[in-house]
Amino acid sequence: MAIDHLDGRIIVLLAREPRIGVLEMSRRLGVARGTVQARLDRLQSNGVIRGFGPQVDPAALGYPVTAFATLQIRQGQGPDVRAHLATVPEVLELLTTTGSGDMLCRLVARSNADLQRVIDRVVGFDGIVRASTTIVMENPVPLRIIPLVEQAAREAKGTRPDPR
Amino acid sequence: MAIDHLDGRIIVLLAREPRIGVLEMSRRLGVARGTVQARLDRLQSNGVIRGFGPQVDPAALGYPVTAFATLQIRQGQGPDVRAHLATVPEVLELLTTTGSGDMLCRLVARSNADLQRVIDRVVGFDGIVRASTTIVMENPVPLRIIPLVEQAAREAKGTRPDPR
DNA sequence: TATTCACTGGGCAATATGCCTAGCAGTACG
DNA sequence: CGTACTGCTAGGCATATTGCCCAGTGAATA
Repeated sequence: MAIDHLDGRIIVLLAREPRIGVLEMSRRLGVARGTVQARLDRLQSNGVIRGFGPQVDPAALGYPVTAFATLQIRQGQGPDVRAHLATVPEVLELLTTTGSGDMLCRLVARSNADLQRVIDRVVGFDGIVRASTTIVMENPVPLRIIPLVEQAAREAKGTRPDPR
Repeated sequence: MAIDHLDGRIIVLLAREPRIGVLEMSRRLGVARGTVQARLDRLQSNGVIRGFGPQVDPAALGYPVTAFATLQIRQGQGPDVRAHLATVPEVLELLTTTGSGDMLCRLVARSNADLQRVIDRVVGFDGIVRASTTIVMENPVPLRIIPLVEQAAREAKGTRPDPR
């Protein structure tokens, strides 16, 4: 659950050079290959590292418009709405939230005009009472994890702060 | 920019079994190794595939609470606010948006109580006028890309729909 | 028709992997 | 105090994969 400093360095190294092998990692980190191997196995079975899936850019795929939709759901329709939204490819993520909305939905579309089509498809479902949409203009901080990993590793107890 | 059917199959295969090698992929897809290699290179230089960074679960790192903060920024303070937020490890993502808020900010924290600390740090900056926060409860559809890739590949012109 | 392009199928040396052993230090526990 | 136990190091070894090369083929294009 908690990661130590070496774990942190492994994750950061992996984030910076994803195609690196275990052997090369062990060289860079100055530890034995078996150690890196064991750490990686542990991090994965821990669930800290969920996987190494390719990070696909929707914009490069022809979907340059990103938006967030806040949905209000009719009582008890939650599960149905989830199932509905899961069938829409343009729905990249769905979260249930506190506050005035009930769900937050990350969307992409081919254009602003196409976004209308996507939203129509999203809200064209009985359980959805109301939807309000916000278009994303810029992404000054793209989804990142390294700073958090570094902080988590720094806070690890009993680990020297990167001797090399 | 546009991907064809084989590209789609490569991405999907890679998403399902990230540790798979090029050779094994070529076997599964029934094409020559060099073809897969060339497609992968092209997808990466295209920017369709940004990378293969490890997908780290913040919850497993000790940050099980996710929240979204909508920020209102004082005129002209945008760049400063961005720089400020970039220094906060708990800020996983920052987007500028249309609508009543100016920025949307994805946060994680160690607990609901800890979220207060994070928010204080986030809004403890001069350019931020107001912040409203929504806590994420569930994540029925985790960030995904496969359905979109499949749709993009399906819409590709002149490609047979997966003969095998 | 000639050219270009993507793909095939193969060959090669260099490298990495998975799996193993053995030794060693630190730590927890009886 | 002695005894596991754990995590790390260091190395060996067979197998698999990689990166890089080539020549040939078919289809689209100039």
